Amino acid sequence: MTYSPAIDHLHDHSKAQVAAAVQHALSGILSLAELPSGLEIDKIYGMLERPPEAAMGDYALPCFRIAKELKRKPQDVADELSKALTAGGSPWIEKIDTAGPFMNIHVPASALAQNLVPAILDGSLIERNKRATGPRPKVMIEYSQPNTHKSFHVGHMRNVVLGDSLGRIYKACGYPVMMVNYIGDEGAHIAKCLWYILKNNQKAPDTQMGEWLGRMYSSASAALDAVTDDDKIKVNEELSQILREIESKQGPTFDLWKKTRQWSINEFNEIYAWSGAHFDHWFSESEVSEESQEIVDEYLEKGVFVNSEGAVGLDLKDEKLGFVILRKRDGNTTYATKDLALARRKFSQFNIEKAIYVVASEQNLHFKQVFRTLDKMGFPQAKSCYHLSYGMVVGPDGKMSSRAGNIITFNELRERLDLELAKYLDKYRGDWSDAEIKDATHKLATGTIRYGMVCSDPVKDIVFHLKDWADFEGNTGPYLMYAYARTRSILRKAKDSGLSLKDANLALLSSPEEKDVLRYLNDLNNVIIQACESNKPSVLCHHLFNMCKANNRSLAANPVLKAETAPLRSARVLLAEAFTESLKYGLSLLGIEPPERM
RNA sequence: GGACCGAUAGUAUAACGGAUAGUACAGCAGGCUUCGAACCUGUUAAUGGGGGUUCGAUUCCCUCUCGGUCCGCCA
Repeated sequence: MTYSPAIDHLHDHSKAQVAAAVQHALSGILSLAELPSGLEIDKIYGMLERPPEAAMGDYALPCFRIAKELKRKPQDVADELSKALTAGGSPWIEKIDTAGPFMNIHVPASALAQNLVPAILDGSLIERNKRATGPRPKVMIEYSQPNTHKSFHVGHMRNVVLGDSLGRIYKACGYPVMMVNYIGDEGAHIAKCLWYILKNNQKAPDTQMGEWLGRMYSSASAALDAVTDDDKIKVNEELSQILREIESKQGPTFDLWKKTRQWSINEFNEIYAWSGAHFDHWFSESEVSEESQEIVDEYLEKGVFVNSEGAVGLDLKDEKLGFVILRKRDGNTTYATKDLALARRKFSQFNIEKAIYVVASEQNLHFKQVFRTLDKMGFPQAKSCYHLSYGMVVGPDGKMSSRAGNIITFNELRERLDLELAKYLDKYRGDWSDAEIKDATHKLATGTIRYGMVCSDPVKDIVFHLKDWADFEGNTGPYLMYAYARTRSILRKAKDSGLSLKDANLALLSSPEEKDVLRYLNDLNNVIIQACESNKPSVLCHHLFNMCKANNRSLAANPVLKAETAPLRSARVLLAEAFTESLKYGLSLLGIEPPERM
């Protein structure tokens, strides 16, 4: 048996073919018209896994569950099924080794190559993921959420890169996605920053005003820490006065707020442009502020919220979530209240069915409270809210904080990256145009920082170590980009020599190294789905890295342009092209664009 | 005091409950008159302690230890 329409929805074509053959063999040994439940094609497909080592086979079927279903010994099932499968004569089954209860199935490299390489080159493989079956709710990914008037540092980059990559991955899996920002443009930190500027009559520079504001904020924090107890009441009154003046929406302080707020936004935009992140819409705290007051009134009246100790909130102590303050004693709403107002907008104004919040793990409790509150308020979408929590980016000397000022700012990061990468690209000066060197530097810089930021599991803290991330060896962005550039170079030579690829015989791609590459190319679609379902771009990073290792090994063992025969040479050129196309696509989902040469 | 998260070689990372715990950096030993050695090959080295569930546990449950984060008027 070969292709059957019943397996069209399974993304891994070769695995689906093997699953179909297994099912056929099973029905044969059972002599049944219908298989018992639990042995449908999808279930068998799900049972097939990769053996621990490539040499052992392409797919392994652990026979424990089937044996349980049939009430027989796993080894016996493996042996008998193996015989039936061999007799079945599927072109997708090369041979079968049984190892106790495991049935290891070898797929012929030729079948893999002939099906896979053309599907990659004409783009149809990528499309398989996009036209996936199943519900595709409208997704909103909220990320970055920087505070204005504070420094934007490397810690914030992790969020940008994580959120942006996740959006690209969701789109690749066929979801309608909306990317949004939510800036913190009101509250105590603004008052502190402006207070310091006004108090000390500070003058802004002509460039990099956003970064200057960050320094003003740090100075303000230091100055406020030094305030004596006697002066505290007076200073607090000054800060409150600034907040009131901003709230009044007129006067010199309000104008200063508006002007400085825009400086921060301009800085953010530069950063997003540099990193390749984009937003479909920007929200701000100041715009949902009034709405958050209305929400408190509305749900206080409905009896959902309660008065307590002069404040208004929601008691979630029974659920070990404490008491959520929604309106403070002074009458102002809190961060949580604004998140409620924002969520309501997401649901009603933008018809969002699944809301993802990319926010650091410090906010774990906050989002549990917000989602639970939305639920109590009666929003059914509350159940589809997801907080993608991620660990801190710590410097070699511990946590970075804009309060303390021990941070690496964005501009500093960019300079250090350029410096680090210059030692690799400077040798091309004079040889390449300055524009190409500049372009390659930018691609390498963003690729380096992006890969470093997302290659480990979001839940883990990461230590920011630029030298390691910019290394060309190991699991780094530059290594992957080099693997691309290197293979592209071979393809350029093939093209320049005017090779006709019409004589290519893909069935000749049968070396172990080439088969290994084919397997990684074959698995890419499933890995993208897995990255999407687990909300972990890191899954994709690991796969792409291993794919590059496999390709480098293959290039070392199997010469492309110096292949023994013309049909083999052409086949290897096509494989190399399939590799570069797949890698380029995979990297694009991480927001990384590799240079054509480096 | 309470809640949540984490702990895998010197360092960094991986493993739908499945086979001999995979990989990288560093280390050690090798391979270039190269389709790009920014590469490849070989090698040393790890599941924090103790229980439990299971045919089978790095994975699930309990407990202890260590580390991090958060916990009613910051955002």
